[in-house]
Amino acid sequence: MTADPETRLRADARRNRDQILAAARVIFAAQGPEVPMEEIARSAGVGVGTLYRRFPDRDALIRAVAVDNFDRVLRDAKAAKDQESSDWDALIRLLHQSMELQLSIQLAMVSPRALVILTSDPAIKALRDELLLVMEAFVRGAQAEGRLRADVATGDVAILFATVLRQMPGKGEEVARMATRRCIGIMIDGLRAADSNEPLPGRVLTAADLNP
Amino acid sequence: MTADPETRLRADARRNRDQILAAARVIFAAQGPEVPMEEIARSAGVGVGTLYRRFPDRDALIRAVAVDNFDRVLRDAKAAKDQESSDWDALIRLLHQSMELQLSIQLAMVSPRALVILTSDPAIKALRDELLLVMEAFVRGAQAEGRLRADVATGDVAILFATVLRQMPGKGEEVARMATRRCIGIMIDGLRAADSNEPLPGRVLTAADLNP
Amino acid sequence: MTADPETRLRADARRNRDQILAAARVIFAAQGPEVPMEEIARSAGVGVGTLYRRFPDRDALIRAVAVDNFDRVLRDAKAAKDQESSDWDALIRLLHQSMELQLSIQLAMVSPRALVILTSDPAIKALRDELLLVMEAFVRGAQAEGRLRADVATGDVAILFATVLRQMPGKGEEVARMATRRCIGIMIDGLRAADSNEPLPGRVLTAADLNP
Amino acid sequence: MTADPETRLRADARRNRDQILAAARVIFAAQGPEVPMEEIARSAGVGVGTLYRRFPDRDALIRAVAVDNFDRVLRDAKAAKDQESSDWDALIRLLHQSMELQLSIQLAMVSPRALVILTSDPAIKALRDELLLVMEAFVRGAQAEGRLRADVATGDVAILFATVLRQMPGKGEEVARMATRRCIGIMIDGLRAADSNEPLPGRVLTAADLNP
DNA sequence: CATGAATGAGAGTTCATTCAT
DNA sequence: AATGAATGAACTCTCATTCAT
Repeated sequence: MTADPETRLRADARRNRDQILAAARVIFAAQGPEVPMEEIARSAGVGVGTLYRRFPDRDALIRAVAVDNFDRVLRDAKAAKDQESSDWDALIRLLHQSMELQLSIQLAMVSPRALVILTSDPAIKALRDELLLVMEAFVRGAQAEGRLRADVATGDVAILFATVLRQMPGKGEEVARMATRRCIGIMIDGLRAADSNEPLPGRVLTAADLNP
Repeated sequence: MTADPETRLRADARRNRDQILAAARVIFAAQGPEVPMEEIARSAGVGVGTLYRRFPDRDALIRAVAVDNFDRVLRDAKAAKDQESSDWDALIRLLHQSMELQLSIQLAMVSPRALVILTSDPAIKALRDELLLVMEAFVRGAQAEGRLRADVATGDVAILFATVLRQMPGKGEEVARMATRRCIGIMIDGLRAADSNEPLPGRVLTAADLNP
Repeated sequence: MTADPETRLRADARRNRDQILAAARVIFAAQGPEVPMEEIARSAGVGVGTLYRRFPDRDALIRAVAVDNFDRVLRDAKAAKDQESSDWDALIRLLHQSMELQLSIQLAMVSPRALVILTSDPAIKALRDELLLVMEAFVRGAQAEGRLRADVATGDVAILFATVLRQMPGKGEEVARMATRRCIGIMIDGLRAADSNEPLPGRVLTAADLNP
Repeated sequence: MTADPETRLRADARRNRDQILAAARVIFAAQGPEVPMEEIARSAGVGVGTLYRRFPDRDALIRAVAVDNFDRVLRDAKAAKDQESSDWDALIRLLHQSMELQLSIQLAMVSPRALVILTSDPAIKALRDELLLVMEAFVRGAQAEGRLRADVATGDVAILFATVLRQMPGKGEEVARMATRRCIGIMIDGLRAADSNEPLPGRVLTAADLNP
């Protein structure tokens, strides 16, 4: 009754795998996905060989980090749905709360290379689609509640989301954190249904527009 | 009484320099600042030797591209100031109009490496400070006009600006372009002084907060 | 009064040893002696650890395969001696019959590395010397019978033997097999005492010339 | 009016290319085609980078050595045809004379890897086919002359040729050289039309049988 | 001056061998 | 005793930079 292959790993192997993933998450977030494999290994406290035994090449590692991240975000999204009383509130909570979870995947997406890797992986595509479905529900619901402006769709929100969550490199830790929170705040005010809003240019962007 | 060094270049050398810069701008925008020097040279139609004669190393090239870009943005900012009737309008125009000019420098900034290079160059720092001064005037003026929300400062606006102008990699050309315009639209509505706005978290970010 | 170490092995250990040897023989024959140890282990159905417990390093494994092979050839040579009515016939039979037995050792000898290993191992040297002695008897006898040309000695025959038994890589299985048999046939006709033979160049090569 | 790309190389580049090829020929012959690239470069008196600039990877180098070798053999074959008075003599001369030229290509062919590389290269295939054509003429002619046994065809001769020219690794330089010459001598006697010959087993092997 | 060849340090990856489970 | 995980040295290949032509 053993499920996914990860379960079959010996205890120590499992631990190493997790350490590598954690190290990669942090390092990718800080320096992008092109850092020397050796550095990731060292920071995970293992030899390169071990890293390569777990992840046959850099692409595999990037994919694994991405999957891990999508999992987390998805968990958050479901929690938001369950615990918030309105779709608008769930959307906002997701934006605010996922900030840190998203951090590394956002950075991973900054590299053209990573982009190619991720978009060509069916497992990741599936996770992404699942997330988009959840968001779509939030968007529709929040619009029905009259709180989200009507001239946007899931694609718009997702892009805004992705854009803002992309951390500014450099700057002190504290300023960076605050800047992100404030940007999100401004953006939320921009998303709010309000008489003062100008009509947006072009056409509504849907989830389908996010596919390459 | 020799003018700046660029002026002293022979016509063909000058042409080479410009071609290299143009090629680098395009390639940096498309693939980030880590592309092989040889590729840049080839795309500029010169040999690597020539590239290195003009720019002693990669950092020098990145700096030159950045300077070139800041120049353009600054020119735009001044035009906006001269031609628009209010500071709010100038700010909005700058946001919309600089979109394309900013494109390459934004991408250059995506690389942690480029960041370090740029922030440590006094010439670029000077250009950046000059730009911030202009923006500061816009921000103050627009708040005085009652059009820009009062709980933001130049730092907030600059960061938002930088965040949104960072292009989404992948996606079709058309969607990318539209997405950016719509994000800017939403952001502008978020920046607008309005009763519906929630107070922003943390403290106001000033131009000073942008220094590392 | 313990017999040789192999006898002391537990039944399962013994089985493992044999499987490894068999697998190595096949793989060395097919791909040369540089294949990853892991691949040999896998093909033998054991873990690498087990392989290394039995054979401390690659050289030991190569040596063991070689010993195993010399044993077989020697057995064949003795059978030929016992069962054939003349030395010439015994020699020919050995050439024809050993073809397949020799196959893997010949391939093993293709690698300069294997060569060094084998020639420096006293046990293998002993087996080889024993084989050369048997061949020497065949050669002398066949010459006394007037069937083997007189201007060759054991060294010549052994080298010819080794040369021809070295399988052509590539080619279909069937062609390869036939090519070897036909080459052997031509060689045998060349070895035959005949008036049409040209005198061979240089000097006769003896068994002693085979030592490095 | 510049012909092949090699002609376009700058004088120094050309010299380096030749040195690399010469070094590779010697080293491949002595140690097989798996030696570290660095060793080849060192032995050619250049840096690895230079080696890689000329030959993008090991396969390309192996191919180049093979082409170079086929060229030489082909030249020899044509000279033999022009200068010898009979096809039988031309064949024998080719066997004897090409001994050294063939040396490295034969060794290159010993590695399964090299085999794959070479057989998949159309340029090399063309050279090989050309050589086979020349040999076919020799074989037919020598049979018409009544000097070459009638029960062989080009495939048989080529394989014999290739087999014997494959140098024995190890052994002293002098013994190796002599052994090869004597093996060739024996083989030639085996090829000679003679009443004492036994009929060969199987069927005649033609040039077509040499294709994989 | 422009060019592109040469160099060599460094990154990615593999694999022999050791060792914890 | 068997297994397969971990290690790190060795090797391949790339590319920034220098230098001969």
